[in-house]
Amino acid sequence: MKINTNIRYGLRAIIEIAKSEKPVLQKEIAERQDISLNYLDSIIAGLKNAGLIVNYEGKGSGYVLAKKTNDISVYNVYRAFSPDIQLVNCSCETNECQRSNNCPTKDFWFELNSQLKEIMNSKTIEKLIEEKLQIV
Amino acid sequence: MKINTNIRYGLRAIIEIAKSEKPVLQKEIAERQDISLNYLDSIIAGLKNAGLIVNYEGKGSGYVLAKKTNDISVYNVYRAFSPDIQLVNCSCETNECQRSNNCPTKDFWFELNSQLKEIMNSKTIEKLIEEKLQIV
DNA sequence: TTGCATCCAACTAATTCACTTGGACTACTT
DNA sequence: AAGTAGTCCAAGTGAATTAGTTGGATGCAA
Repeated sequence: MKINTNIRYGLRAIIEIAKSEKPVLQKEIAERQDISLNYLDSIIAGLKNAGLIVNYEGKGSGYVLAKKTNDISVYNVYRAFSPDIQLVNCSCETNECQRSNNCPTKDFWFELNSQLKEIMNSKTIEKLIEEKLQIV
Repeated sequence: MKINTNIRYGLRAIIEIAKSEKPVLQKEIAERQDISLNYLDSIIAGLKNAGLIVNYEGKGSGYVLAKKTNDISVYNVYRAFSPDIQLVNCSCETNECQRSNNCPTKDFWFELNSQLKEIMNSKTIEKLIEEKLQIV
């Protein structure tokens, strides 16, 4: 049970963009966050394809957020790199378990699933940044 | 982000034991839950080492719970097979991240961590069984 | 036209997962 | 005493996933 690198880096990258007043270059994110420039390629691509950031072209180019910081949740970032959270495989369309109907564990896993999703969904980039500022 | 097989099977096995009025053989669990008898070896060993089940020896032998069903939580089962939940590796003793102090994501991952733990901890085997009975 | 910066596909080494194999031990049965 | 059923335990394995790297194509700008 781990959060993978795509999601961790993706979150850090989008916060880096959110905190900057001007468009940010991939190179700058890589340097400030100490992530390999090349590896960041796929992270940026994920965030971009998910419609969370856009590429500002022309002079002073770089990446900016596509939405407001309180319209982007951790779950949005998660979804930029992974399919919908599914802690267990039983009972999805493609892989239904035969004992699904009288399995006492299935309901719990599903519950846990949706609580996780709920927590991630309610935490926005705005909150992440604000909470950190308050502590420092 | 998946719940692994040890934990899923372990939970099913312990419920199987909990629901039985007499001691249960490993073989019976394997059959009822459709889990490979050999693979179940390590699952049973995990539950046993964690002190959740005991081996009833002699005639009519088999496994029984070591505690009451409301004293065993999903988290106990989780811990029988995995170290403490750690969704991200930053800032554990062995692997502290340099940017830990001003990282806006760290606190969130830790929060998520402890919420997960809390949810698993508060769900007991007793509740799992009861909730299922009510539905059926 | 040279150089950034982004875009994109393929490769890889290391690790993890979900088992299987095979054998040792122990208690009970006959 | 021998056989067997059940448990215990270590090692092996094939497939999948992870966390990257490599190398090049494309497109804009000085």
